[in-house]
Amino acid sequence: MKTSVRHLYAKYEEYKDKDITLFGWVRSNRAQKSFGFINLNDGTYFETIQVVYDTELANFKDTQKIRVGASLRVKGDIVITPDRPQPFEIKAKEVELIGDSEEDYPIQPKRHSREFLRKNAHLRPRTNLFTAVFRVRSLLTQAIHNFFQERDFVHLTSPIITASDAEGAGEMFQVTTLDMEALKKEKGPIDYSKDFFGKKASLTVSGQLQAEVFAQAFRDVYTFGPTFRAEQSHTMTHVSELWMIEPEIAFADLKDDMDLAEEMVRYIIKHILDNAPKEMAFFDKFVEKGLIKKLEKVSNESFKRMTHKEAIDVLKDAKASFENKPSYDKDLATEHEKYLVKHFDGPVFVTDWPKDIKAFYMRLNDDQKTVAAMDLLVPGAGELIGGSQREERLDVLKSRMKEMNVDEEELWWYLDLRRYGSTPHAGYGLGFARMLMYLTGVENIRDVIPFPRTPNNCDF
RNA sequence: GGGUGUGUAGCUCAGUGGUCAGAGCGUCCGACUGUUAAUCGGAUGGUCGUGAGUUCAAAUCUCACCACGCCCUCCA
Repeated sequence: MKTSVRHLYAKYEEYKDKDITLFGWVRSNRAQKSFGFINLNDGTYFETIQVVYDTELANFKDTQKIRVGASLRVKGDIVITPDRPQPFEIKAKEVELIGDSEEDYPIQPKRHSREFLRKNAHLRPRTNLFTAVFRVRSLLTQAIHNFFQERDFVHLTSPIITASDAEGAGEMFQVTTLDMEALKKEKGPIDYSKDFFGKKASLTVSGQLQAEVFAQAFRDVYTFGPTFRAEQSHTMTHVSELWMIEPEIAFADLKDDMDLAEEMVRYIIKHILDNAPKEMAFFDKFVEKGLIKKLEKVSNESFKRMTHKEAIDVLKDAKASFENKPSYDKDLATEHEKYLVKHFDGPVFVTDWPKDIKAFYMRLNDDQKTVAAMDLLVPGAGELIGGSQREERLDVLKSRMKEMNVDEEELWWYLDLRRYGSTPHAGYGLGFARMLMYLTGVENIRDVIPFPRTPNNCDF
C-alpha cells in the first residue's frame, strides 16, 4: 500500500506491523557493519521517517552506500517505537534506488549559509528551513483566500501589463516588442505607435486602480497577483517581482480599512499556527526565538493606532539619537519605524500622513494638510501594509492630480468612477512575502520567495 | 543610486609579508550490533575572485575590475 509520511504521522497506530511502500529522498544515511538508518523525506511532511535496514536486504551493501539526495522506493513494515526519539519507523524489506545522487551533491546534513542556498535555489527546497518556509507560504495563500471569501469578497485579477505610468508606486519595467538593436541605430524620439499596444507599456506596479473599479460594482473585492518594481533596491525587504494582495472596500472609511487589515492579520496568524505546528516550532527554535509567543500576543491584542503627528511626537521625545531628524512634514525613516515597533512592542498603524509625501488618490483630510492614509509597521518586515481611504470627490481629486502632475486624460476612466455613483471607499496593499517574513521570522525577503528577482539576479 | 564589508578545498571557516597553504564537515577506503548532523582511523581535495603593481619574498600591502552580503534611499 502506497502512503505518505504526513499520513503516517497522523495515523501511525493504524499501520502497526503493516506492510507499506514509501517514495522519497534521502536526508541522511548512517551505515554500520550489519545495519543502518536512512532518514527519508517524502515531501509531504516536515518530519522525516527513519528507515531501518539490515543484512536481510538483498542489496544491503549497496544500500549502505546510498548518498544524501538520492530518491528511493522503500517497502517494509511500520514498527511503533515508543522508547526512541521518533514515535515509529519503517523496517525495510526492500530498498530500491530510483535516482542516484552524485558525489558532489551540494546539500549536506549540516548548516549552510543562506547566501549559498540562494545560489542553489533549485536544491534549497529540500532543506529543513525551506521545506518549512514554502509549506507555510502555500498555507498563507490559502489563509488569505479563505479570509476574503468567507467575507463574500470578490476576487479579481488585475492586469499585469499597463499603459498607465500614473500608478505612482515607483520605477516601472518597460514592455515592448520593438527591435531594440534596430532602434539603437536610429536617431530621434521613439515612435511608440509602432509598439505592440500602440503606446508605451510597462509591467504594473499595483492593481489598486482596477480594484477600485470593481469595488464600485461588487462593494468588497480583492486582488492577489504579481507586481513589478524596477528600483535599484538592495535591501532585505525589497524585490523586483512581488505578489500583493489588494483589498478594496466601498462605503467604507479609513477606520474600516484598518479594522479589516487587523482582522486579516489575526486570521492569518491563527490559520498558520493551527495548520503548520511543526514548521512554526522549527522557526521558533532555529530562526527567531520567541516567534510563536510574539504571534500569539499579536493575535490577542488590538494594534496600536496613531497619527503621523503623534508618531513624530513620540520620536521627538525618544531618548534614542536618530541620524534622520523626525519631522512633521516628512516621511518616517527606517530607523524611526524600527523604534516605533520596538517602543510599542508590536504592530503599529500610522495614519494621517502629510499630503505632499503621499499619492494623489488618497483622501484629503479636513485640515487640508494631511491625507487619510495608513501604514502598518511590524518588527522585521517593516511596512507590511500600506493603504488609504480614496478621494471620492471629483473636484478634490482633480485638483490633487493637478498639484502632483498626474495626467487626467490618461485616467479618464478612474475619474468617471467619481462621476457615476461615487462612494467613500478604502483599500490597502499587503506585501505577501513580507507577511511570510513576519510569520516565519526569516530576515531576508529573498529567502521566502521560491525564485526571487532582484537587481542583477534573474537566475533559475 | 549612495555607503560599507566580504571573496582561501564541494560546504563552513582559520591563516594579516617569510620554508611544500590549514581545520572541521563532505567524498572515497576501512572499523563499528540501535544510530539521530552517529562515532573512530586513513586517504582525497586549493592558478587563496580576476588583472596589474610594490617587495629579495604577496593569500597577506596598493590600485582597478568582477561577484556577493549588509546599511541607507525607494516601497509591499
